[in-house]
Amino acid sequence: MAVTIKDVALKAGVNPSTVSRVIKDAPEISEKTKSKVRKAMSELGYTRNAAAQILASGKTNTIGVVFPPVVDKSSQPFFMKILTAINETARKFNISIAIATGHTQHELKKQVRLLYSERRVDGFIVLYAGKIDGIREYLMGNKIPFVLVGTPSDHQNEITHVDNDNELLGREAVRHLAGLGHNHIAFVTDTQEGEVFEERYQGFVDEMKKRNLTSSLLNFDQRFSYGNETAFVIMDDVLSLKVLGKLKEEGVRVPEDISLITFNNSVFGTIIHPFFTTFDINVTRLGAASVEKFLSLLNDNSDYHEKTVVPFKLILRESTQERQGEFKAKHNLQEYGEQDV
Amino acid sequence: MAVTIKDVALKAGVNPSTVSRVIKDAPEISEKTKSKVRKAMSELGYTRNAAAQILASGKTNTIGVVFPPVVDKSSQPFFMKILTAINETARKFNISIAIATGHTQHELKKQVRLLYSERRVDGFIVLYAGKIDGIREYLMGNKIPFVLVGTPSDHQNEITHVDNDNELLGREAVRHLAGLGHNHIAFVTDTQEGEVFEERYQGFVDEMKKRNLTSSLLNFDQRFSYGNETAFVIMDDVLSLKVLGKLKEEGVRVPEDISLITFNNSVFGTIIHPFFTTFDINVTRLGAASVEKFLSLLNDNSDYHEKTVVPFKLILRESTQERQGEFKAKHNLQEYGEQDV
DNA sequence: CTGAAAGCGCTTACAG
DNA sequence: CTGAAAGCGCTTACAG
Repeated sequence: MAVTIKDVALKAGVNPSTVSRVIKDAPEISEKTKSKVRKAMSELGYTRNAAAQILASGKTNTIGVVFPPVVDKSSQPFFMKILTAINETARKFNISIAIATGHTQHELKKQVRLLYSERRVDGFIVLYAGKIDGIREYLMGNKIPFVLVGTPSDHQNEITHVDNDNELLGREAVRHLAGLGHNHIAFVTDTQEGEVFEERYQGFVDEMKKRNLTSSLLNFDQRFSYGNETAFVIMDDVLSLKVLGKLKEEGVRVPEDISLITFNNSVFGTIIHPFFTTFDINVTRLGAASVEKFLSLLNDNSDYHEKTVVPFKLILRESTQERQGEFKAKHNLQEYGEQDV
Repeated sequence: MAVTIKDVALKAGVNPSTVSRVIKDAPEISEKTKSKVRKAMSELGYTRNAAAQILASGKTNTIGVVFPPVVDKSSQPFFMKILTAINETARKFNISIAIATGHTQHELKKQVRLLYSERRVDGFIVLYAGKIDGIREYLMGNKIPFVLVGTPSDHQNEITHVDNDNELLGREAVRHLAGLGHNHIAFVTDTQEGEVFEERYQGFVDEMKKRNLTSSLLNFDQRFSYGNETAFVIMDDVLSLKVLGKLKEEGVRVPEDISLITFNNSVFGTIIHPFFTTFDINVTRLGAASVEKFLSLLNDNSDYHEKTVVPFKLILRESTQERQGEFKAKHNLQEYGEQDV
């Protein structure tokens, strides 16, 4: 069989418990013993048995990652990206991840419960926010540690969560466009559900009002139509691609006739010219922060829950330009420095 | 603490070992005892402790899923889709999954080794094929059970793998197009690496030759140009979207001037009109089959390695049509029944 | 058909 | 600073 702590102890001439202490780098062990034991470990090619460690210590050192209960997670590059980021950050802390997926909420909840009740995970990172659902109820009701990626609709003060400032995102989009001289701007969406929409749209509306500009909300569906707008703020870059297709069909030029700015900076932004001016929401950081927050949640098991706001960044590409035949107002120019928030 | 096998045993008035046997539904236990024990389990809300079970049995009942060592897994919806399928199939067999990701081969290999040496997984499902690399060398060298999704370049006979018939896919694409009267067809790609390209292209070439048609291979890059082709077979639907964008820029109409057929049937196929005629490669089945195959590999640990070919399906949409101003040859018509393979 | 016992490979009070 | 021992919650020969 594989080499165990006993074999190492024998070789190093110490007690197994000493080997165990060396593994976790306990401060009470002398450097001399440590190096002796480490030598034996590497010579024998020792690796811990995860199951034994989990059983004895009661800590699983693994986090369950919960995907949203929808059929098509694959249409949003976000999920694969954040999963990768979470996994790689977790590795640095020597912790593993398990995943929970399900087409329905019911199925998903079953998986979540199972992961926790079989003591496979110490807690969860939940990849969707919005309104409370059965899974979050279960987690909160049983005081299971978890962090949310996104902003919850309720109990915000009792849930550790990690998100971008979506309102600011909406406002910055307007600023960029207004800075280019646009004053008829529409917000385009294909969903009116969810915190992300609500917040981005809210930020958009606020900033438009502040500037006394004419704003409108456009729903993208079969019979998508618009007025005299010269710029669109679009919910995400998948939708932007659809909008772009539609505009091109109608002979509208982007960005000459209409400027497009969008969010997320996924691959969809650079498929067809004009490539999209977009906000990078820093998914990698979102993922990394979620595991860091989870870990600190686990350590001080006080009831302290904070929100972490991950900064975004404007990526200038081809889909926005100065409004044709207009002078850009001087006072708009100065705002460029604020792109990083 | 949580309820254990001991608590259940006490309540049911049996020995813990009997409870253990009831859990795995051992045939030697009487129905009477079973139901007594089960009652106690459900009354106490018993769930097994995974770590204890793993430690005692030596079986982890978890599979490691290995993603390709590339930075951007998120640009291909394939990965999230197959991960979901694998996870859901695994659940049915009551087995868990762990994941290994890494930007470099080195990093990835470290993760794979760790998963195995810490005895967290029984083996792996590897989500990329092609040429042998350090990871596959490690797996084969140590006789670690694994199944490959895709077709390996070497040792095909010694590796259990699951794939579509990519050559047939290439051939069927030609058949569909030829059936619509096209006789100048190009294969468009942005990579000449990998089995997938090689096989699809090979099938394309073979079928074109068989029909005495003029074929060409076009590389999609900055200065993409073509000749008198009236139809393209395109490597995947992400690339197709790029090609479509380019063609539209040049005023070429799809499908009126040029028909487009592609593979994979991801979300990218229905973003911009014309929606793509594409082959659905059945990723869900690919994922399910990979875990089934893995499980049977684990059971009969003979050295038997088979290939599983998952059928595909032609999805007719808007990007292909009969060649303008041509009669469709009669003998092409009859081939429509073969779309499902 | 069921029980008693040993063991899987760790961790962690408790002593000294 | 280190050792000896008990225990984590299961499984699985071995007996009967």
